[in-house]
Amino acid sequence: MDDPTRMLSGLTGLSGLGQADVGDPDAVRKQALGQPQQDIGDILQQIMAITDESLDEAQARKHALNCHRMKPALFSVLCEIKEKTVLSIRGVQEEDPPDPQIMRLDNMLLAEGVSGPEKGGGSAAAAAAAAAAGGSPTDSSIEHSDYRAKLAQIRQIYHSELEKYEQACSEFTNHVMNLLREQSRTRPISPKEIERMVAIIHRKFSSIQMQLKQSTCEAVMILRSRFLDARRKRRNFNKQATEVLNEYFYSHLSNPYPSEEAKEELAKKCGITVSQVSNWFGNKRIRYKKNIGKFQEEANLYAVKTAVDAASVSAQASQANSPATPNSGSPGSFSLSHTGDAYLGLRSLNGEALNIAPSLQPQVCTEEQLHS
DNA sequence: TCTAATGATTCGCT
DNA sequence: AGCGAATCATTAGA
Repeated sequence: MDDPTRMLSGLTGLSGLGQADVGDPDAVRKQALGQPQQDIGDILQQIMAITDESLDEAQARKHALNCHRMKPALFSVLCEIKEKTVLSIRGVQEEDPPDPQIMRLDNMLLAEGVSGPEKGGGSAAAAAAAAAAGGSPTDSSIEHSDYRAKLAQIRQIYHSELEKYEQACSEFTNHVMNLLREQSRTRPISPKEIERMVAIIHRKFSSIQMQLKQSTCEAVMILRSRFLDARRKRRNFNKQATEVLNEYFYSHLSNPYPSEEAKEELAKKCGITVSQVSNWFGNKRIRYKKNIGKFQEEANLYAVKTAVDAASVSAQASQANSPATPNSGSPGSFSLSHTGDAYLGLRSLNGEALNIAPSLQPQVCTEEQLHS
């Protein structure tokens, strides 16, 4: 295979073939025996010598070769040999299945409304984002349009880049095809080989396409995360909500773990979600525990508030000649009395001990209690 | 602009 | 699943 002359040894005497046999390599071979060998040798010599000649000479030589009556026969035989040797090795995994990664990217771009028909693909995602973040309708509609605008921008860039890519790909492919067609006049290049080359080019180009799709997906992901990540659009709870939560927390300090029902009620009162209530209590517990001293003032403040509320309820109750009911707080307060809880050192804001009936005092628990 | 406060998320544990 | 703990990201105030 290293030596082209040896490879072609069976083709000697091609010049003796008639035009009718030209298309049939087997017929060529059958008739080859006994024909003068120097004809093919001459042709090969001429081919080899082309590179050493000047452009004009080569051009003339090329033309002469192209016009040679044996050219089509030689061409087809050489193509066949090439097909059986080089290309059969190269083209083993020719039939490549669709790249799974490209398929994944395609699916994602389609789902996000970047590729495919332009409709509410992105708006659905935006709505989901708004819903997940629990934003108000006004907020979500503003962010909704913002999201859509940004997605449309990504879509536009994607399509224009894709167009550029396709144009470049087809231009390059055409260029290579023309080149190979042109070269096929002087060296054995079959249409099949040109096809293969086109496939190779497309494979190479598809990696560029993948990059484009990947970066588009990343852009969409970043955009989505901006709208989905509630941390980015955090709003402090309003004063009344914080007050309600704090009242509950400090009046249940010995066990600041609201039941599911209590959470629902708090959520309703504060105009927030149950999970927000859970978050708030989670944060509050840990932050209180970490620095009880810092929260002491706040604890006392709410203790007073709670006690005053309880006292007024109690007074109303006794005025109505009925016993005070535990856990029947006024609107906006929870579980005002905690029978059996120990008094753990309630102080006023300026540090003085408050004179509040133990049954009405909310508990300020120690770190150990919070742990238990 | 810096910093403390705060709501949300994540992770490991029970 | 619920919790504590650590952390992130944003807000609000100095």
